[in-house]
Amino acid sequence: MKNRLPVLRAERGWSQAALAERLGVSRQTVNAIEKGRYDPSLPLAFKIAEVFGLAIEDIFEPEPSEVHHAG
Amino acid sequence: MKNRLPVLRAERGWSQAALAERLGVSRQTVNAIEKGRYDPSLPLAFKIAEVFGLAIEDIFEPEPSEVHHAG
DNA sequence: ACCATATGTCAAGTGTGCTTGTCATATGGT
DNA sequence: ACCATATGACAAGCACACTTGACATATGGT
Repeated sequence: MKNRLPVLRAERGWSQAALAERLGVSRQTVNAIEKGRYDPSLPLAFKIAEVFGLAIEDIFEPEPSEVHHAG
Repeated sequence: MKNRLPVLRAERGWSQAALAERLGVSRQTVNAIEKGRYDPSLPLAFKIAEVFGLAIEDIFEPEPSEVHHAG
Protein backbone atom coordinates (compact mmCIF):
# COMPACT_ATOMS: atom_id res chain seq x y z
CA MET A 1 0.00 0.00 0.00
CA LYS A 2 1.55 3.29 -1.10
CA ASN A 3 0.86 6.38 1.01
CA ARG A 4 1.42 10.13 0.90
CA LEU A 5 1.84 10.60 4.65
CA PRO A 6 5.40 12.00 4.52
CA VAL A 7 4.32 14.68 2.02
CA LEU A 8 1.15 15.56 3.89
CA ARG A 9 3.02 15.77 7.19
CA ALA A 10 5.71 17.95 5.65
CA GLU A 11 3.08 20.32 4.22
CA ARG A 12 1.79 20.82 7.76
CA GLY A 13 5.13 20.71 9.52
CA TRP A 14 4.10 17.77 11.68
CA SER A 15 6.50 15.19 13.09
CA GLN A 16 5.52 11.51 13.14
CA ALA A 17 4.98 11.89 16.89
CA ALA A 18 2.69 14.90 16.38
CA LEU A 19 0.63 13.05 13.80
CA ALA A 20 0.46 10.00 16.06
CA GLU A 21 -0.91 12.13 18.87
CA ARG A 22 -3.62 13.60 16.62
CA LEU A 23 -4.54 10.09 15.51
CA GLY A 24 -4.50 8.60 18.97
CA VAL A 25 -1.96 5.93 18.05
CA SER A 26 1.70 5.37 18.89
CA ARG A 27 4.60 6.96 17.02
CA GLN A 28 5.81 3.51 15.98
CA THR A 29 2.49 2.86 14.29
CA VAL A 30 2.79 6.01 12.17
CA ASN A 31 6.38 5.11 11.31
CA ALA A 32 5.47 1.55 10.33
CA ILE A 33 2.59 2.69 8.12
CA GLU A 34 4.72 5.35 6.42
CA LYS A 35 7.48 2.88 5.74
CA GLY A 36 4.97 0.35 4.40
CA ARG A 37 5.70 -2.29 7.02
CA TYR A 38 1.96 -2.77 7.40
CA ASP A 39 -1.33 -1.15 6.41
CA PRO A 40 -3.53 0.80 8.80
CA SER A 41 -6.84 -0.70 9.89
CA LEU A 42 -9.89 0.76 8.15
CA PRO A 43 -10.93 2.79 11.24
CA LEU A 44 -7.43 4.25 11.46
CA ALA A 45 -7.45 5.01 7.72
CA PHE A 46 -10.69 6.96 8.25
CA LYS A 47 -9.11 8.85 11.13
CA ILE A 48 -6.03 9.69 9.04
CA ALA A 49 -8.28 10.96 6.24
CA GLU A 50 -10.20 13.08 8.76
CA VAL A 51 -7.06 14.57 10.27
CA PHE A 52 -5.79 15.64 6.83
CA GLY A 53 -9.22 16.65 5.53
CA LEU A 54 -8.89 14.30 2.56
CA ALA A 55 -10.47 11.09 1.25
CA ILE A 56 -8.81 7.77 2.02
CA GLU A 57 -8.27 7.33 -1.72
CA ASP A 58 -6.29 10.61 -1.79
CA ILE A 59 -3.83 9.31 0.79
CA PHE A 60 -3.49 5.58 0.17
CA GLU A 61 -3.13 3.64 -3.03
CA PRO A 62 -3.18 -0.16 -3.15
CA GLU A 63 -0.27 -1.80 -4.97
CA PRO A 64 -1.15 -3.69 -8.18
CA SER A 65 -1.56 -7.22 -6.95
CA GLU A 66 -2.13 -6.85 -3.28
CA VAL A 67 -4.17 -9.86 -2.40
CA HIS A 68 -3.88 -11.70 0.82
CA HIS A 69 -4.91 -15.12 1.84
CA ALA A 70 -4.57 -17.14 4.76
CA GLY A 71 -4.47 -19.63 7.19
CA MET B 1 -18.27 0.55 11.33
CA LYS B 2 -21.56 0.83 9.44
CA ASN B 3 -21.71 -0.51 5.91
CA ARG B 4 -24.07 -0.55 2.94
CA LEU B 5 -23.06 -3.97 1.63
CA PRO B 6 -26.51 -5.59 1.94
CA VAL B 7 -28.09 -2.78 -0.11
CA LEU B 8 -25.36 -2.76 -2.72
CA ARG B 9 -25.49 -6.54 -3.07
CA ALA B 10 -29.27 -6.48 -3.37
CA GLU B 11 -29.09 -3.83 -6.10
CA ARG B 12 -26.89 -6.19 -8.07
CA GLY B 13 -28.63 -9.41 -7.11
CA TRP B 14 -25.46 -10.88 -5.62
CA SER B 15 -25.38 -13.42 -2.80
CA GLN B 16 -22.77 -13.15 -0.05
CA ALA B 17 -21.00 -16.07 -1.68
CA ALA B 18 -21.01 -14.36 -5.09
CA LEU B 19 -19.57 -11.17 -3.61
CA ALA B 20 -16.98 -13.17 -1.69
CA GLU B 21 -15.86 -14.80 -4.91
CA ARG B 22 -15.48 -11.43 -6.65
CA LEU B 23 -13.47 -10.17 -3.70
CA GLY B 24 -11.30 -13.25 -3.39
CA VAL B 25 -12.26 -13.85 0.23
CA SER B 26 -14.40 -16.44 2.01
CA ARG B 27 -18.18 -16.20 2.37
CA GLN B 28 -17.78 -16.06 6.15
CA THR B 29 -15.63 -12.96 5.81
CA VAL B 30 -18.30 -11.14 3.82
CA ASN B 31 -20.93 -12.22 6.34
CA ALA B 32 -18.83 -11.09 9.31
CA ILE B 33 -18.17 -7.67 7.76
CA GLU B 34 -21.83 -7.17 6.84
CA LYS B 35 -22.95 -8.09 10.34
CA GLY B 36 -20.33 -5.78 11.85
CA ARG B 37 -18.46 -8.52 13.67
CA TYR B 38 -15.22 -6.97 12.41
CA ASP B 39 -13.99 -4.37 9.93
CA PRO B 40 -12.31 -5.24 6.64
CA SER B 41 -8.59 -4.59 6.25
CA LEU B 42 -7.76 -1.49 4.19
CA PRO B 43 -6.72 -3.54 1.12
CA LEU B 44 -10.01 -5.44 1.27
CA ALA B 45 -11.94 -2.17 1.67
CA PHE B 46 -10.26 -0.91 -1.53
CA LYS B 47 -11.20 -4.11 -3.30
CA ILE B 48 -14.82 -3.83 -2.14
CA ALA B 49 -14.93 -0.23 -3.37
CA GLU B 50 -13.50 -1.35 -6.70
CA VAL B 51 -16.01 -4.18 -7.12
CA PHE B 52 -18.93 -1.81 -6.52
CA GLY B 53 -17.39 1.09 -8.47
CA LEU B 54 -17.69 3.39 -5.46
CA ALA B 55 -15.43 5.18 -2.98
CA ILE B 56 -14.69 3.55 0.36
CA GLU B 57 -16.44 6.49 2.03
CA ASP B 58 -19.60 5.67 0.05
CA ILE B 59 -19.73 2.15 1.47
CA PHE B 60 -18.36 2.36 5.01
CA GLU B 61 -18.98 4.87 7.76
CA PRO B 62 -17.08 4.85 11.03
CA GLU B 63 -19.20 4.88 14.18
CA PRO B 64 -18.97 8.02 16.37
CA SER B 65 -16.31 7.07 18.86
CA GLU B 66 -14.54 4.16 17.29
CA VAL B 67 -11.13 4.31 18.84
CA HIS B 68 -8.99 1.36 19.66
CA HIS B 69 -7.48 0.08 22.77
CA ALA B 70 -4.06 -0.45 23.93
CA GLY B 71 -1.98 -3.44 24.00
C1' DA C 1 -41.38 -34.63 1.27
C1' DC C 2 -37.09 -33.55 -0.75
C1' DC C 3 -33.35 -30.77 -2.39
C1' DA C 4 -30.66 -26.47 -3.50
C1' DT C 5 -29.58 -21.91 -2.24
C1' DA C 6 -28.90 -18.24 1.10
C1' DT C 7 -27.77 -16.71 5.45
C1' DG C 8 -25.92 -16.83 10.31
C1' DT C 9 -22.75 -18.65 13.50
C1' DC C 10 -19.08 -21.39 15.99
C1' DA C 11 -14.33 -23.42 16.38
C1' DA C 12 -9.44 -23.64 15.71
C1' DG C 13 -5.59 -22.00 13.37
C1' DT C 14 -2.28 -18.34 11.05
C1' DG C 15 -0.68 -13.78 10.16
C1' DT C 16 -1.47 -8.66 10.84
C1' DG C 17 -2.25 -4.21 13.47
C1' DC C 18 -1.20 -1.96 17.39
C1' DT C 19 0.74 -1.56 22.04
C1' DT C 20 4.87 -0.37 25.39
C1' DG C 21 9.72 -0.33 25.93
C1' DT C 22 14.13 0.12 24.23
C1' DC C 23 18.14 1.06 21.27
C1' DA C 24 20.63 3.38 17.23
C1' DT C 25 21.49 7.05 14.17
C1' DA C 26 21.18 11.74 12.25
C1' DT C 27 20.53 16.71 12.60
C1' DG C 28 20.53 21.33 14.61
C1' DG C 29 21.08 24.59 18.63
C1' DT C 30 23.91 26.11 22.34
C1' DA D 1 31.08 18.60 23.32
C1' DC D 2 26.45 18.31 24.82
C1' DC D 3 21.51 17.95 24.51
C1' DA D 4 16.84 17.76 22.30
C1' DT D 5 14.25 16.36 18.49
C1' DA D 6 13.26 13.32 14.64
C1' DT D 7 13.38 9.08 12.50
C1' DG D 8 14.00 3.92 11.94
C1' DA D 9 13.80 -0.45 13.85
C1' DC D 10 13.36 -4.72 16.97
C1' DA D 11 10.95 -7.60 20.64
C1' DA D 12 7.10 -9.49 23.23
C1' DG D 13 2.35 -9.45 23.87
C1' DC D 14 -2.73 -8.97 22.88
C1' DA D 15 -6.77 -8.35 19.88
C1' DC D 16 -8.32 -8.50 15.24
C1' DA D 17 -8.71 -10.13 10.14
C1' DC D 18 -8.92 -14.00 7.61
C1' DT D 19 -8.94 -19.10 6.61
C1' DT D 20 -11.37 -24.00 6.22
C1' DG D 21 -14.81 -26.93 8.01
C1' DA D 22 -18.96 -27.76 10.03
C1' DC D 23 -23.78 -27.16 11.65
C1' DA D 24 -28.53 -24.80 11.91
C1' DT D 25 -32.32 -22.29 10.04
C1' DA D 26 -35.25 -20.34 6.36
C1' DT D 27 -37.05 -20.08 1.67
C1' DG D 28 -38.50 -21.66 -2.89
C1' DG D 29 -38.82 -25.22 -6.64
C1' DT D 30 -40.08 -29.81 -7.84
